[in-house]
Amino acid sequence: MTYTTGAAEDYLKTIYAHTEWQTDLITPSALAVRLGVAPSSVTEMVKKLAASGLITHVPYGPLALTDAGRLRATAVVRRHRLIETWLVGEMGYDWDEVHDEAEILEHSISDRLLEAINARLGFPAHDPHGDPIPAADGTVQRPAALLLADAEVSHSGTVLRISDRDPAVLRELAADLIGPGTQFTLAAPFTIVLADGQSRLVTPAAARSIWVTA
Amino acid sequence: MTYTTGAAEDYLKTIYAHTEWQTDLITPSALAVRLGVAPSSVTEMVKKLAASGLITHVPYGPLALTDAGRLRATAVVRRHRLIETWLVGEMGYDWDEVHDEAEILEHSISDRLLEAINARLGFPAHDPHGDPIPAADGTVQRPAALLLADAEVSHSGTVLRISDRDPAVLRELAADLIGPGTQFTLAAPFTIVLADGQSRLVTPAAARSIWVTA
DNA sequence: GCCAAACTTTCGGCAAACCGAAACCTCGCT
DNA sequence: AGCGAGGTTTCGGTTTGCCGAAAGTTTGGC
Ligand SMILES: [Fe+2]
Ligand SMILES: [Fe+2]
Ligand SMILES: [Fe+2]
Ligand SMILES: [Fe+2]
Repeated sequence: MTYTTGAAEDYLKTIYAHTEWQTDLITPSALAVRLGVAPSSVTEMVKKLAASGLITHVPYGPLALTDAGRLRATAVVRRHRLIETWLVGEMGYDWDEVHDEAEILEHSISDRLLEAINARLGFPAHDPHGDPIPAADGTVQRPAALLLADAEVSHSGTVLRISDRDPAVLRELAADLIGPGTQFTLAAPFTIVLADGQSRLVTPAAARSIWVTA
Repeated sequence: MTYTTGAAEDYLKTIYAHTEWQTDLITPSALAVRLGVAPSSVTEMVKKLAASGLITHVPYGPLALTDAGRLRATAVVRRHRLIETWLVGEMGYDWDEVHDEAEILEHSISDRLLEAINARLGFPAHDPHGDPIPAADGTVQRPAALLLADAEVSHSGTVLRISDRDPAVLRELAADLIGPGTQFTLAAPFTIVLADGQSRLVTPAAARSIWVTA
């Protein structure tokens, strides 16, 4: 019924994350890859999550969160992002260093401590990578976004978020002073011009990590 | 070899805690009671801890930490007490509210985050209950102490620590403005006179939670 | 010195997560 | 329609940590 182990939270969070910036549903094998787990482990957990009413699943089909599952998932994402924001804002971490610590703490911090952190930070709307922090009721403020790699040449916009999956990309972009809020024009593939006229070459990996206004 | 699950940490910590303010060794059954676990579970974990060289144990005998075990235990205690100090010092918790949260976080915080917290707090030597915070090398500064319940009438001294086992006792003492550092004279059993001349009646439960200078 | 109470260990079992190998579907392509 | 590749599930097995019941050990009191 109230099935909320750390493992289950990770499955829910990952299912949620997959649909946050794209629309297709995640498959069991993709989930296995993302979680670094064998496909058979996914099958097993999927059965438990479905039995608890947190996801829907037809055999051999993809996975989808129920309303209850989405609420549970956004709660975990909320914890994760508030913790990341706190680590950068108060504890002297750089934005490429926070993900792993948050990955662990998100499962052990109490609601009370989380809200104390939230209040100290002034109720931030975004984490250091530009990801929206879900509200306690599960609501998420998410602007229309486009992967930089998919943007057309001459596209102008603002950087909305940068995936924190690859710390090397984050360090590279920090060195180039590119982050959420950076305004740019795509001059040529992988070449952006910033507001101050400086141009920057972004690596393909970075272009696949940067989401910009549509 | 490097056996460090959260469960094992709790066993080590509890074995350590038992000898921190008294000298006798803990028995398996006492450990079971403290951990809220069946005696057979203790036997099992004890075998693993002994096999890992963290405790010594002769069958049917009491338990003792090895040097390696004590180092592991003090590391956990250090985490626990720094977290408690942080929750009170920065996050708006009262001293009767921190123990349970610390009990969980002590197993998931990284060394790096712990040291960041430590630095923010100014490297405190004691937690909110007056318990000494072990150094990173396992060293503990521990003054000679005496349970208030065991002190003789007319004994004068300073409150050193108050066990955080019973939150009700902590709230009661906070209301009476008694805490680590409070100077007193034991006027009669369960009756102490404070430095300002006011006298206080402490409950038997409190007298068994308060440790004072010898 | 013996014996029963009290404590400790052994034993079989359970639940959560994980795995690999083997069986099983699906779907696209011919 | 048929077939096979690739994705999914089933199955048996592992580890960690827990349990209760039963068996074994220690020890204090008579
Ligand atoms: Fe993250
Ligand atoms: Fe993030
Ligand atoms: Fe505590
Ligand atoms: Fe404490």
